[in-house]
Amino acid sequence: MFRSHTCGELRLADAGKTVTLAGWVQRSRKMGGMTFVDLRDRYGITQLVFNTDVNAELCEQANHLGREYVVQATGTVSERSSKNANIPTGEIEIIVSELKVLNVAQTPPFTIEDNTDGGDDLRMKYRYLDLRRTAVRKNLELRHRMTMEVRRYLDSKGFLEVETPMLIGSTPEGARDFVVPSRMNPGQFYALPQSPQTLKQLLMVSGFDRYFQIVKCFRDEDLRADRQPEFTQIDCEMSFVEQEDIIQMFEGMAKHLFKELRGVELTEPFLRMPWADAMKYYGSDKPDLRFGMKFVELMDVLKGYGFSVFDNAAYIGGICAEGAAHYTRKQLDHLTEFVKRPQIGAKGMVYARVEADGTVKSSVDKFYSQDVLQKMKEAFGAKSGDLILILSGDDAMKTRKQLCELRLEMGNQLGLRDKNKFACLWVVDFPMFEWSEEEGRLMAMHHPFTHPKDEDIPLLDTNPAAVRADAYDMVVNGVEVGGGSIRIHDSALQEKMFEILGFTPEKAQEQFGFLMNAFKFGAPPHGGLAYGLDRWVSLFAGLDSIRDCIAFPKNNSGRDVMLDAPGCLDQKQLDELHLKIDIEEQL
RNA sequence: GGUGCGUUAGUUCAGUUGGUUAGAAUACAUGCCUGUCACGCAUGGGGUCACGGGUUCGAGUCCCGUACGCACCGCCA
Repeated sequence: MFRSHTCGELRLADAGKTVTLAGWVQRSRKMGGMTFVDLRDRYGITQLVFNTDVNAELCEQANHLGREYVVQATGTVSERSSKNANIPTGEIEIIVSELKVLNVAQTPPFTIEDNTDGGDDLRMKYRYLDLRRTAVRKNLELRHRMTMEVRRYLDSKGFLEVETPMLIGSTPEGARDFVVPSRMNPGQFYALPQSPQTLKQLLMVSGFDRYFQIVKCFRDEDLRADRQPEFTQIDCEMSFVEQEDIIQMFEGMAKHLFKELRGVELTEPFLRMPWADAMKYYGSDKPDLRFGMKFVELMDVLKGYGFSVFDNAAYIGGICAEGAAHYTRKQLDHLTEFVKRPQIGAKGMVYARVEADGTVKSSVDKFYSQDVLQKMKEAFGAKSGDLILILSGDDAMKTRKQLCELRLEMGNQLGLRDKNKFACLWVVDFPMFEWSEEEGRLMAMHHPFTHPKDEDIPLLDTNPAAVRADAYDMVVNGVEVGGGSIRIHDSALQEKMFEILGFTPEKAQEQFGFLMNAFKFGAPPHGGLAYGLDRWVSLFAGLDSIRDCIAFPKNNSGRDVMLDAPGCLDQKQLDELHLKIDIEEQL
């Protein structure tokens, strides 16, 4: 027997017991005749005590334990003479009678502590050491609890977990695929799924009317703090449902997760916001509704008074930051610089303070009378002490996106984006298509299997850009945590969709023939949703990056710095796969 | 593909106007210390200032390029 207890479970009530613990040496403190060793495992820390008066040889042995040595200690649980209220085992210690070093350890390159001295890069290179730290371990524990709760909820609703293949065919529409060469089919490639989308639809054709899978998805696109090339989806699909059924089911799941994992009871139905409103009032399809500052359009109020910037603008809009009139000239200049950064691209910013007496003092006073400024104040519903910030531009959508950045920045500066506060909503009625400059054609905004809104189907022939879809995203605190749609289950409509997307009938048949054929054999109406597991965990754990809840994540360049992957293949492997490398140098 | 910031001791960082032997904290090693728990005290070892080029009498410091890291834009059906 290696151990009788873990390092986190002994309490004062256990005093007098003889126990054996095993774990890693967190730290040791030599006090002359006494030595204290903090022994750590994933359950906690227990203090071991050695005393020269009791056993000089053992104490000498303890003095030579290095950090992260793996040791086994047997001894008696004893009440401490000076207790440590900071740890659960702080009332007891182990008076050690036997000590065995199970393995020695090199000094780790960074300290294995909550506030480690290690930088991100180093921690990723030695991720197996980083994972010993409580902070990172807790994130993986939360992740585990979340998948358990997801399975519990969906199982209780009759969902069946079905695995779908990782080696499938490439579909150039959408994100770039990771591809895998096939040795047995020379010159041919599998692709890793961007999502099990078509496979779960086929499962609906098969009659598995409630399916789910907690599944890895792969997208060969550039990374971000919230985007990894492989990530995990909670992928779900249902048959014989309308949009409302799916929203109810998965809003229920979201509430279940909030309750079980955060102790947050959400009783009200989540807000629903049409995509067009989200764009108009927040400049984003994933607005952060933890705070207000809804956009107000001012074209009618501020045009025609000789201020050429506004007179010539197609769009003038602003936000009202409650109680921010104390902003100094310097702070406002910083905000102006912020919106003028190339990544945001505004030309300038107009501001106005509502003074204590109710008058409005703006940066464009010479163009506007107090009467007009009061009308503007009313448009915002602003009151004394508020600060109004206004952007304008030729392109309404572009200006709204700039205003969105400004709004989020103000939310940050005013401390309105509290990580312990949650604002959930459904964004609904997404457009079916968006125009791609790069491709010179319409692209599916969600994906090509999305069902258009019934009332918009006639527009497919006349004005496809105006067609809305039965597609919905769940947004929490400005993060898209999931999304889905009602799918097309009619092969003729699916063919039409591919036609609008610029597929020739032959190409559509070649790439998605299996799906359209399946639809001819009795496909039920169906739809579904996928939640991003990594993002949910990050949201609940208050993390800045999904990397922190992934055991072995990739870095910004898509590399695993611990495994040093990806790497080159040797010539034998390349030959076997009939691959030739077409670059000058290989390192 | 692009923008910004960064790269100095094992680690996290400081390093002034370009000027003598590149510092701190921490970690590590050794010694002292019998109730510590971020123990304390003392001593010590530890540097290709990312790499390549340039400017200069002289470069950690200024310039150019490259590599790597982080954040972001594009991209992510």
